[in-house]
Amino acid sequence: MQDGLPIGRAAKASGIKVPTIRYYEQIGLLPSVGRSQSNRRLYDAVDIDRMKFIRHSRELGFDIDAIRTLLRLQDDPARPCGDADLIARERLTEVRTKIRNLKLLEAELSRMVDEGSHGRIATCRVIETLADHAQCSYHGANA
Amino acid sequence: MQDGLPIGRAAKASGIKVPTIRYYEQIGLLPSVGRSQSNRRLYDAVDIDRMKFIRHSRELGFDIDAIRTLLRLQDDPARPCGDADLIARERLTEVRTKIRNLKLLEAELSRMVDEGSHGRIATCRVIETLADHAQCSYHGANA
DNA sequence: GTATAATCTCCAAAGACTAGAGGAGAAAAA
DNA sequence: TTTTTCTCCTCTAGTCTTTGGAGATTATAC
Repeated sequence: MQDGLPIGRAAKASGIKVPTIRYYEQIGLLPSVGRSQSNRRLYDAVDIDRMKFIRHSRELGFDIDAIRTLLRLQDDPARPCGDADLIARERLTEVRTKIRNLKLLEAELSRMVDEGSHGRIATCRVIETLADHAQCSYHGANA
Repeated sequence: MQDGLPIGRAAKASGIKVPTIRYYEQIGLLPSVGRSQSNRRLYDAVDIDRMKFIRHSRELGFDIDAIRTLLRLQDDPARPCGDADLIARERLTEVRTKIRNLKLLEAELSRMVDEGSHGRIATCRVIETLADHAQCSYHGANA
């Protein structure tokens, strides 16, 4: 271990699993780092930071493309912040829409559960619950 | 077009793409509807509602199996004792977990967005926040 | 100095689509 | 009516983001 962490340590340090790190390298989200004499990948602190950035972004539900953009922005500190901001704002809107819809669904399900505790679930209106009120998030992004 | 929408119209009405509708039929998430004389699928309003529900549910992060159970609830709420109730309970737990996670996520995203709009990437809150998980309130699973 | 753990590459699967080939019926324009 | 342009059909195969082996090699631990 002359100069950097091998992949397992990097995985532990970043919270990204070993095969996923290799996958991210393959799709160019992580760089092809240098290898040891015995061909093991060696990661330095900057690489680990990048991994953490990616993992955190993924946890927040950004898709790979958005992360690619965010990373590019990060690499260029002179650029204005607007793009990054916009990406985050869009994500926030998505999240809020989801919360709204989930609350509707929660209300319906908990009504059913209450009825069920008295031994009689008569109706289920889950479909109506999420029926379109033109308030639904347009681009069906996930996560 | 004697009795119902053909698949393209159904796709437009529901927000699910044509091939995806066929896929859902194939995996039994949508019923095999009747056909026209020229063998086209014809969908009625109930089918469309079901599609919309599926789309919303997918957007909310439910997997196909969960949606299946939700739809079964809808189709037969008063099924043999406790069964429907159990399903409703399970889904309810899932929904509440999602809401909890999304609220944490929302908190962090809105903090990001509120704090950093003016300036360069070098001082961008969004990027900074993503880069530094340690100061983050959200340490959990997604969806 | 061997046992165990970690790494390598390559391949496959899982879940949920998505795209393309090849062909036929239907609606609109000429 | 004819021609063009859709939309639809089935079927197969590929994508995306991970995750999990298999088999071989290397590092570390006792």
